[in-house]
Amino acid sequence: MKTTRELNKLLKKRGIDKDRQKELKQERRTLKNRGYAANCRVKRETEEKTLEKRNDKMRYEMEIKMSEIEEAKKETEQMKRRYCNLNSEIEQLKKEHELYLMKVEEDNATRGQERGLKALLANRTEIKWEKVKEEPVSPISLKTYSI
Amino acid sequence: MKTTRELNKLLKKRGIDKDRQKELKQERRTLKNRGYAANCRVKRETEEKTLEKRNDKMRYEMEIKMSEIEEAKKETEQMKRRYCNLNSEIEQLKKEHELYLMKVEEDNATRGQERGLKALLANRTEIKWEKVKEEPVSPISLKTYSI
DNA sequence: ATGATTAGTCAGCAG
DNA sequence: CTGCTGACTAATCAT
Repeated sequence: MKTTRELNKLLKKRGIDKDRQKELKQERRTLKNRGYAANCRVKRETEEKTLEKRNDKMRYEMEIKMSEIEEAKKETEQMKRRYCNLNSEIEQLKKEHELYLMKVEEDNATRGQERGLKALLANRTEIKWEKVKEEPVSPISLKTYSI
Repeated sequence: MKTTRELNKLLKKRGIDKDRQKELKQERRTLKNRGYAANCRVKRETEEKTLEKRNDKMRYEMEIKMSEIEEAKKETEQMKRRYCNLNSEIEQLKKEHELYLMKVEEDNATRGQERGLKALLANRTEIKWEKVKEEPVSPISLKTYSI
């Protein structure tokens, strides 16, 4: 009996200790869980904010890209205008050259008469020009042969 | 005594009813809260997904913008090349015109001699050309006056 | 009172 | 076991 009672006592004590240990253990676990939960929420919020920031950044870069496109297109338009102007200029030059050619042609036609004269003189072998004297007022001698 | 007991009974019954009512009320509230919480979570997740989708969409559009910029720049480069080519052409035309002018000038210089001859003939008042006859082979008469 | 949100608790999974 | 996360509950805020 005595031993049994003492045994029971010991067992009871151990049980109590076990309960205490479990209780403490659980309490610690709970406490840690509290922290884990808080951490988890903080993490979630952080990620959300990160995502939003990334979004804003993208929107900002998007605007930059838009203006870049605008700029590039503007430059292209400018180049096109300059190209057209140059094209007009080239057309103008070609026309001028053409006109010049026609004018020269005309002159040549006019000069054709002179050339006729020259030819005439050249063919008239019976006519000869000769320098007779070196004097300031030199007489010109023409010898005429009848055909 | 009887009335008191019955009264107590009634009061007790009412108390129980009150507890029940409160209990039921709380239970309903709890149930509703459960739904609210679930709804809240769903809402949060939905927003997160929405944000992410928006992000992906932006990234996609960004790539499109990039290619647009690339295209615009390429077009500008092409225009620049064409512009340069046209510029070369115009330079070439100018040079050719210049060369042509020089050639014409040269011709004129050569022709200067003829012009000299013409002037000579023009100034020599003592020389006169006259058509003497209408016959096919007409003799040319030159009258010479000595100064 | 109703609905939303926050923080704490537990269950359950993953490493 | 430790740490994380989903779901439930109570407390609190806001309408």
